[in-house]
Formats: sequence, C-alpha cells, structure tokens
Amino acid sequence: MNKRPISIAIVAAEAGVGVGTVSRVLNGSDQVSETTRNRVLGTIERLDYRPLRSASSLSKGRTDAVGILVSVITRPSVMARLVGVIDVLSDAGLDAVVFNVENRAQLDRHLSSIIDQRRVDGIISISLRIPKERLARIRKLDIPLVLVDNSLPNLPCVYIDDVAGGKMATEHLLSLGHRRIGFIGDNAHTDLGMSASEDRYAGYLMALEAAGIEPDFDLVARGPHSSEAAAVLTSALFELGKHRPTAIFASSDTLAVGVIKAAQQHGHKIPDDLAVIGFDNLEVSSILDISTVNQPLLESGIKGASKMVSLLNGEIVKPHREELLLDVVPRGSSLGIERNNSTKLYGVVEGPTGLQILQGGEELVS
Amino acid sequence: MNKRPISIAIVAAEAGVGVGTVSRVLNGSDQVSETTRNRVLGTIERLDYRPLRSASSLSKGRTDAVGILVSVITRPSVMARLVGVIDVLSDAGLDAVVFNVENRAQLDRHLSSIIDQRRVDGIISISLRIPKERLARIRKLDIPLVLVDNSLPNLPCVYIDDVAGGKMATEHLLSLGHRRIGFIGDNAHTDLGMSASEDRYAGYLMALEAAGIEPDFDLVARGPHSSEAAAVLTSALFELGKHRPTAIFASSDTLAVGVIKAAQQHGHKIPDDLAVIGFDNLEVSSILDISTVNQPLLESGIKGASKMVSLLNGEIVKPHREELLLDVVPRGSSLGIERNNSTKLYGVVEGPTGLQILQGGEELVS
DNA sequence: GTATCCCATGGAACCGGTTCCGTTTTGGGG
DNA sequence: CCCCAAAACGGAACCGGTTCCATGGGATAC
Repeated sequence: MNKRPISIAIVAAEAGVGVGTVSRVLNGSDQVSETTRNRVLGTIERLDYRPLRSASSLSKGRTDAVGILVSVITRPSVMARLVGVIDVLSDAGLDAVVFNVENRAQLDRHLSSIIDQRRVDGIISISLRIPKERLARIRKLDIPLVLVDNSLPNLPCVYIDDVAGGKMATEHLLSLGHRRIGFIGDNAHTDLGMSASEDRYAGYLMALEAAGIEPDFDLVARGPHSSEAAAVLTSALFELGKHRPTAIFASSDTLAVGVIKAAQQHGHKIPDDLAVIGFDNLEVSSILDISTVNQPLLESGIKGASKMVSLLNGEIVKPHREELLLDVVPRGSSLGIERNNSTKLYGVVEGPTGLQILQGGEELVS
Repeated sequence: MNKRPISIAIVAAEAGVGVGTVSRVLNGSDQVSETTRNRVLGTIERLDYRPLRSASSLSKGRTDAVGILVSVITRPSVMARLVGVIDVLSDAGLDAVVFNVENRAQLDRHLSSIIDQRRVDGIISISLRIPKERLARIRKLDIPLVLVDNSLPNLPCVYIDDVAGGKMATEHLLSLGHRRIGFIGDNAHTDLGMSASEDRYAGYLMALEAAGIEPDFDLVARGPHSSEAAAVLTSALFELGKHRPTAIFASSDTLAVGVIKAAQQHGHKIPDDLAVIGFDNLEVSSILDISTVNQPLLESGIKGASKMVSLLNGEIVKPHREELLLDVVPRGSSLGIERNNSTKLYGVVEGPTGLQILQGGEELVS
C-alpha cells in the first residue's frame, strides 16, 4: 500500500500532464481540451484522488467554512434557526463550524480566534449581539457577517420586531376582554445582549398604554428561561388573590408551559380562570394547544445562511436587511375552543406487527 | 494600512530572528531562550499577529477540527448530545464542524467528502450507523472515529442498552399491575440505522414474555417521530374499546406527550385510565410529570468527545467502549402521585419592575 | 508558404506555516 | 584561555494545492 496519500503531482505524472492542468480540471476551468479533461478525470477516478482541503485553503486564501455563533444552543428556538443555517451552508458546499457561546468571555475568545486565524470565511451570529470593538475589527478585515435574530445598521440581517410581537400578543388578550394581564419573561441577559424578552415586554407596555390601562408591576415577573422558573413565578402571582392576573403573556412558549402547569396545580382552569399566550410557536405549543405568536424560526436560519452564501459568492444580497413577519396563532389556552390539532392527514395502516403510520414517500419496511 | 496580513516572516524580520524561532515560540518549544522568547512575544503582541489556521494545517498535516455527523438534529435528545460534544471540543481548542444528515445519500456524500478531503482530524457520529464500506475506508486511513449512542465492535463508543431500557420501562408498568400494555414507537429507520425504538420494542417483548404475557400486536403501533403521530396512533388504540391498553410504553418522551394529549382528548384520566411511560427524560417529561427512563444525554456527548480528544492526543482511551446506565424515573403519568417538581430552590425577590428569580451568581440588573 | 493569433499546456513561484539540519553561541570545566 | 558539548538559532526544504507566465502547436488569414 502507498502510505503517502495521493497528491496532485502524482495524478499529473500518472496522467502524463502538468499539475496546472490537473488543477484546472478540478476547478472546472474551460482552458482544458475535452480529451485531456477526460484523461485527467479518468486518472483521478482510478486513483480515487481528492484534493486536500487545507492545501487549497492556503493557496486560495479561503476556507470554505462558515462560523456559526450560537447562544444557549439548547433552546428550541435557537435550534430551529441553527438547523436552517446548517442545511443551507451544507448545500452550498460550506462547512458549518459551530461555536456555542455561554458568556461574554467565551464570545470574545471565540470571536478573536475565528477572526484572527481566519479559520472561516464568514460569520453568522444567531441571537447574539457582537461587541462593538469586535464589529469594528470584522469590518476592517472585510469578513462577511450576517445576523440572525438580531439587527444592526448596515449589516445584512434577518430579524423580527419583538416589540410589535409583544404588542400583538398583549392585544390578543385585550381583545378577549382581559384587563389584568400579567407578563412573565426572561431575566435581562445583558451579557450576550439577547433582548427579545425585554423587547416583548416593551410591546406589552405599549399595548396596555394604548388600551388606557395603567401597568401594574405586581403582575410582572422575570426569571431564568425555564418552565420550572415560570411555574414558580406564576404561583407567586396567584398569591395576589383577588388581584391576580386573569391572563398572562409569557415571553416564550417554554415559559408559557410552566405558567399553564402552575395554573393547573393551583386548580385553575385554562383559559377560563387564566388565559395564556406564549411566543415562538414551538412544537410544544402546538401539542399543548397554547396560543402563541408565530415567528419563522427555520426560515430565519435559511434566509440568513442564504445571505452568507451570496456574500461569499460576491453577489449582491437582495434584501440586505430583512424583517420577517409575525402572526398571532390563537389556540385553546386563550380561546378555550377545543381545537383538533391533528390536522395532518395521517393514514393509519395495518403493519406487520401492529398499527403503523407511513411517512412521506416511505415504503413499508418488513 | 498594510493590506497584506502579517505573516510569520514579517514577525521574524521585525523581531530580528528567524522564522523557525518564531514558530518555536508559537508552539511552545523549549528550544528558545527566555530573552528571545520575550522579544518575539512582544513583537507578536505589538503586531497583533495570529498564525493562519490553514497554513499550519497544511504543514502539520492536521486540521484541529472534528466532524460531527448528526441525524435529525431537531430532536431534543440529539441536541443534548450535540451540545455536550461541542462544549468539550471547544474547550480542547478543536473546531466542531457539524453535518446534518437526513438520509443515506447525504450520509454517504458527507462521509466521502470529510474523509477524502481530510477536512477534519476525526469523526464523531451521533445516533447514526456508519455504512460498512465507509467504515473500512475510515479504518484504512486511520481516521479516529467515535460513536455516540451507537455501538460497534472494536470502536470507541458511548452507548446505552436500549433493549434493557425497554424492558425496564415495561417492567415498571407491569409492577403497577398492568397486563394490557401498549407500545408506541418510531417507524423503523433502516436508512440511517437508528434502531433505538426497535431495540426498546424488543425489550418490551422480553419483559412481557418474562411476565408470562402473550404479546398482543393490536396494542403495538408505529409512526413518525412526532407527538401528533403518537396522538393519532393512541386514538386508534382507544378504538379497541374494552380491549384497549391500560398502559402504554412510548419509545420516547416526545411520543409520550402525544399519547397523553390523545388520552386527555378522549376524556381518559392519566394515570387512572391510562398509565404512560416514555423514554429519554427530556425536559418536557419533567414539566408534564411523565414517567420515563432516564438516559444521560449530555453526558454521552461529553464522554464521546472526550474520547475523541484523547485519541487525537495519541493517548489511550480509558474505557474504550462505555455503556451508560439507565434508570426509571417514576412520575405522575404512571404513579398518579402528585409530585411537586419545582424542587429547585428558586428565590423569588422583588425586582425593579415586578418579581424576579435571580440566576446562579448573577447580579440583579437595574 | 508564411505570418499571426489563440488555445492548450507545463512548470515555477507562491500561499504561510513547520521541521530538520547545519551553524553559531553559550557556558562550564580543565 | 581554550576546548567542547549542549543549547539556541537561521534558514532552506517542504506540505499540496493555485495561478501566472512562457512555450508549443494548430488553425486561420493573407
């Protein structure tokens, strides 16, 4: 066995051509005659040769990889965006290098190593705010940067209007006649600049003001981004007795789940005793029939990554800054109408051992 | 401004030393005198120089990156493992290149490009079976491979015994007196070789047999891995009337959620009319008080990535193959005991605008 | 038949580090 | 003060592609 992997020089020698010609064939140059091309391709095939990534990176001056900065990756909303990003990059032949960021120090460290070592051609930041000084450096070095779920002037980004979304959610509860509306949100995350929850809170206040309702801060609570925390906070709100809220806007579906859980534990009926609306339209909200504000999560990732691909190809990014639209999805947790949310047409058939639902275009496996 | 980025030659010239010396300083060789080292470090600092990743990759013959093959990434269980992997790699200074695989063709394409272009130093496969022919190639090229949530002879891997887990879950229901126990699982995913659901089904059959119960295939149902599908299948099982199951083992918590949802829609009380146990111990099962079989998800990722780091450092991987332990987590969906699952000691305090739960070591933000 | 042009091609230089080898410097003992 | 081994160091060769430039040959034009 030949220990040393096959290099372009070996291919060239074997095919009886120069290295330049092999390189041109590899990169689809039209400066190669049909016969030569075929001979080289044949040799490549025969030797099972693949060019080494790092070598071509060095000479081409680019890595064909994109760095993805992600905050608390476990959140379903973040996940969905990430999947969209990865799929698009993958289709474009770009490596997706994922950096999980949990605090400011990590963000700095990752950014510095990414930028300075130029291990990637571009950076996609999901739900994270890039510190100003880093931003300046990125700009100076001309490294493409796309923001997903975030917005900054003069940068390609995909974002939503969280303030408007918070307003929509609150207005939905107002339209149902509620006047004592609580808010449960995340702790302000100044560290990484994730301000969605606070922005939605701002929208909540705006909606109340527009309705001529004085905000009651006893109905406002914040905690960690978890259902458990939301449940504890909701329980605390129930201790207000007669002054407790008749509806709650949770700044994310994850929190809404906790709110509902707490209400049930206290013996309160949803939505009669307490109406609830969340945010994000996660899978869980559909399953548990929770009203929510839908935002296109997967789409945000897809569009963000597409912008990156365009940037790297030197194309003009069509909508440089793109705002995705929100819409209220009213469900049982606020309307009280029993919805049949198994709307998908699932065909149940008899399988070899028990019932079975076949998946799209899939054959029954015996 | 100097357009061209700073290279090691510039640093060497500036510091009045040879490139070799700068390189030695960068790589922490002890063949450099203290004074020279300091001078070089000073110059590096002053010029803000960072070695180019692709250049050092080429000459060192390694990329300092690890490829992560992931199946349907959106599943919370897969996610958790992925997070564990990324965090460990990141701490070890390795790039995490994520490849999302949705079908066999994609798996092949990714594997081929990863392997042949040597874009990564090692491969971690999460919940995926690597085709035999690829495996042979990986072995021949001596590319480190670690399996997470999967097991193959002679390969470092972290896995669980799904059969035993299925048995444990079923035994839990049996111990509560149930005799008509249903099973709801995933469609066999022969494409990517994800067999967890089928393995758990095997354990289910074993437990029944051990208890002297003839399996009733009318109580078995499979479909896509979603709550909605599970709900539909559960509804179908309810149509059996008197012969319907009194308990259901769902091969994942995601499915268990659908089972419970369907039972509630049909007016059946959990667990009195129907006991349910899931698998994975996802966050959702804790929130919804669903009994489950706990498996260490995050840990599997951490351990798998640690093995990879050891392999790349040329160290011996301590437990070459590692089986993680499972345990039944009984909750309200089978026991019917109202559990207070807000066991965490959350301290609710008065914030500037409303109630607030402070997070670990975090300051109150004003 | 010859001049002209262009297409196809070979190969050297280059990308920016690492490493090895040969040379210089250092330090300590005689 | 000299000698020698060991430490420190400089720099060429190298990793494996890409690209540019020079060259050769064939086709076209005259």
